[in-house]
Amino acid sequence: MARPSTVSTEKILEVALELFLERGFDVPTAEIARTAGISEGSIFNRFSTKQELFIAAMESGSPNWADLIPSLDPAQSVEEILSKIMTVGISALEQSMPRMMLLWSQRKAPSPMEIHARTDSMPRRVLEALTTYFETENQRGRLHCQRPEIAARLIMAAVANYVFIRTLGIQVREPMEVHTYVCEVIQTLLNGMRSGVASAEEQP
Amino acid sequence: MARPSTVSTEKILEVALELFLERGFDVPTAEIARTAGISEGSIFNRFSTKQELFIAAMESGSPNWADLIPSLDPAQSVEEILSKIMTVGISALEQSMPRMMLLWSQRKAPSPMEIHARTDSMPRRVLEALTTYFETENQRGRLHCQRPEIAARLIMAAVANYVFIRTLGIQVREPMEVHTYVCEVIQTLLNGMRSGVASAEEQP
Amino acid sequence: MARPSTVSTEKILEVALELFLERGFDVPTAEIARTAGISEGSIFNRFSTKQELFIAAMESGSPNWADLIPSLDPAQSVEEILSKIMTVGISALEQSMPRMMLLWSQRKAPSPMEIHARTDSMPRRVLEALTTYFETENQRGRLHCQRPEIAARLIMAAVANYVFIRTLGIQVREPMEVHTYVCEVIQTLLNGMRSGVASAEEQP
Amino acid sequence: MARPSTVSTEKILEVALELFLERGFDVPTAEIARTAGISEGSIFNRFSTKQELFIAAMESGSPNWADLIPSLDPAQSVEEILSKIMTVGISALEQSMPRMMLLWSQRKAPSPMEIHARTDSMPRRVLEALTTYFETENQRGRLHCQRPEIAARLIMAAVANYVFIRTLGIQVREPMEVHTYVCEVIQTLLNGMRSGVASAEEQP
DNA sequence: TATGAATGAGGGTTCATTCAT
DNA sequence: GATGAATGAACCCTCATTCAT
Repeated sequence: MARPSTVSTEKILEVALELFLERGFDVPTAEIARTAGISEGSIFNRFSTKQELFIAAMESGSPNWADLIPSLDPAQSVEEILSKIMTVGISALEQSMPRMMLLWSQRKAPSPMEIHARTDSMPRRVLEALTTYFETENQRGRLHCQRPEIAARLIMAAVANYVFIRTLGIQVREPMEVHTYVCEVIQTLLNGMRSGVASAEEQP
Repeated sequence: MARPSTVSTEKILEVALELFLERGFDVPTAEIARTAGISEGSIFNRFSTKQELFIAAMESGSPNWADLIPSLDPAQSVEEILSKIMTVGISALEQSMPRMMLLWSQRKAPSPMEIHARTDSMPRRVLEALTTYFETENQRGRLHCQRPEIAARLIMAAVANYVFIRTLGIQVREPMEVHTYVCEVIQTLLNGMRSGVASAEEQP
Repeated sequence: MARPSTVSTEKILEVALELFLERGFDVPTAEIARTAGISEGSIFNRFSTKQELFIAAMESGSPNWADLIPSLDPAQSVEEILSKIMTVGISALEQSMPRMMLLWSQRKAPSPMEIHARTDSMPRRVLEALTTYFETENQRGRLHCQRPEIAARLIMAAVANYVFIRTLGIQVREPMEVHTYVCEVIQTLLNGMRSGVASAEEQP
Repeated sequence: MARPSTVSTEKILEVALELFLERGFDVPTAEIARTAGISEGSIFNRFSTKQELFIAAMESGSPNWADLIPSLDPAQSVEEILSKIMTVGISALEQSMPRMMLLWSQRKAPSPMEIHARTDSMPRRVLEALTTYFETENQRGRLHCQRPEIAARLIMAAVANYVFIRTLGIQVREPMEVHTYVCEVIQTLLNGMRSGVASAEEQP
């Protein structure tokens, strides 16, 4: 009966993820081991390669955006539902976007295509869920989207761009709170740019 | 009076940019030198550090998206103008997004904040130009955007997301041509999701 | 539990010391490693820097001059005692003077002041011991030194100068044996230049 | 008629000497050139090698201790003459000792033996002059040195050791002023350690 | 299975020296 | 003669990976 690992693999991944996100791929394995409280050798007993550890860390514990969407209460207004979707999406992407960018920048790693091409990749599942949602709203008559997948992509784009801007640290005109951004985007998407209709909550 | 330079700095940057984009920061300086046709020492005569070379390469010859916007013919329809803006934006971002991501992933480099915080950074100038454009359309009465900067961000988001998806190699439902994507996005943004109005070209 | 060290740190220091003394600081670490029979990397596992190795080597196994002095048999004549002190001092300094000079010439190393300022540095301890010795002889009435520390410095100076001349390879009138030099110096110091008293062994 | 050098060779040596003394042999030739206000190439037009420049710099403008000795007024007291000799010696050595040590530590340079073996080397000429001086005093009956060259070496030793201690930054019991040191040493040397005679100036 | 010393390939960087102008 | 760009040989150091205990 072998002595159990002193440190769980999850703990290692957690530590590795944090260090990789903070300092990039170039963190020495020695430091990861030291921080996790195990020896360098033990890392290579569980991951045969640093690359393997890196990828496992990048994929570990990714928050789930896609699963939220079908679970929302259809009784809520479109605005409420979309607002929920975007807010959760922003916080989910805030964690996974740095990972995607790191993975991509590591060309030695298996091409990101291979990773994201998997049918269960997060962005794909999100797009599926969003498209389905808009189709449903079309059927319910609450929306009349010409092309549901374009609507889905616009929502995703708005979410991703917000995070992208923040991740890269790009300065825009004025910093905008998540809530404000979300509301304004929804109004614009729902009413279009031609309408000039005031925001829903501002309407009498 | 001294021996003339045999290889221009531009040539070096060009070679470096290509190699960095292809293989990431880890390309040996020796290989960059060899490819450029000079000795490794000569590289360090011009760039005191590999980081310096890297950043210079990332910033070299960035295509200019922002300058296009004010130069467009205002006689064209809103659809035509936005289509032009997005199309050019997509091709410009296709070049600069990998650079941004590489820069970001190199934490040793001066924080990307410092780079993008500069008031003349590309994303910032684009947002300025787009916002101004929507303000103008509002004044001309061709659009009624609640908040011009939100419209601007949505356009930028749609462009960036298209490139982002492609750069990362994420598979969506079905690949979509640039032209199709642009047209559909514009229709949706102009008319809103509530309208269900047919695309312009589909209208009788 | 881990793989045991194959080469002791002492062995490394010994090899490094020899090479440094022979060829100066510029011996490649690769050569030191090869000579010691280990890989270059192993050197840097024990000394984080070449400087660190250098200093450790310079300080390793320094022969102890100071400790000899209090241990001498007080029954011996002053001449015998001083002769012993100087002879041992010369052989001790012959080893440490090159090290001091090398250390000094390496300005990157922690300033020699920091090293020699330590209260336990060899020259300092020697001066202490010598001064105490002369004070004792004063009390016993065998000597009447005006200022014991001046006597101490003169002994030290005579020793150091002999070694200095030899280390630098300076040619003097005629080479002089250690024994002769020591005896003559002692006679001169004891009797002074005014006396003209013949050397002890020449006295009837 | 060739264009005259814009910077004299003396100026180059002066600059090089200062930099070498401050930072050791490892100062880049590029920096020496820059500091001297000429191009790097010009240095190699005058000195075919860095070693050559180094040696030339180390030997340039050495102050002359030896020539002082025969020129002293014989009417002065022995104490006055010796005091003068030592004081000048200390200030002369303070400049040349660092150079000797640097030269020695550069093993690539022609062995210091070759340099100091030359019959006109400074230490040798000083020893000659001092020995001659003591012989003269013996003949005049003012001193009765057993062996004049031992007396000479003791004076030289006392001077060298004072500078040595200071150059290396060694901390002794208490810092001692040059004047005090010189006077005390002379008294001890003249009267010997057995005498206990008070210093000359303290005698009634 | 955990450990950590050993390894060795490789990379960035420096710098004396050369040489075309 | 003066210049300074080019050169290329080294060198220090890092770090993933191996392996004896």
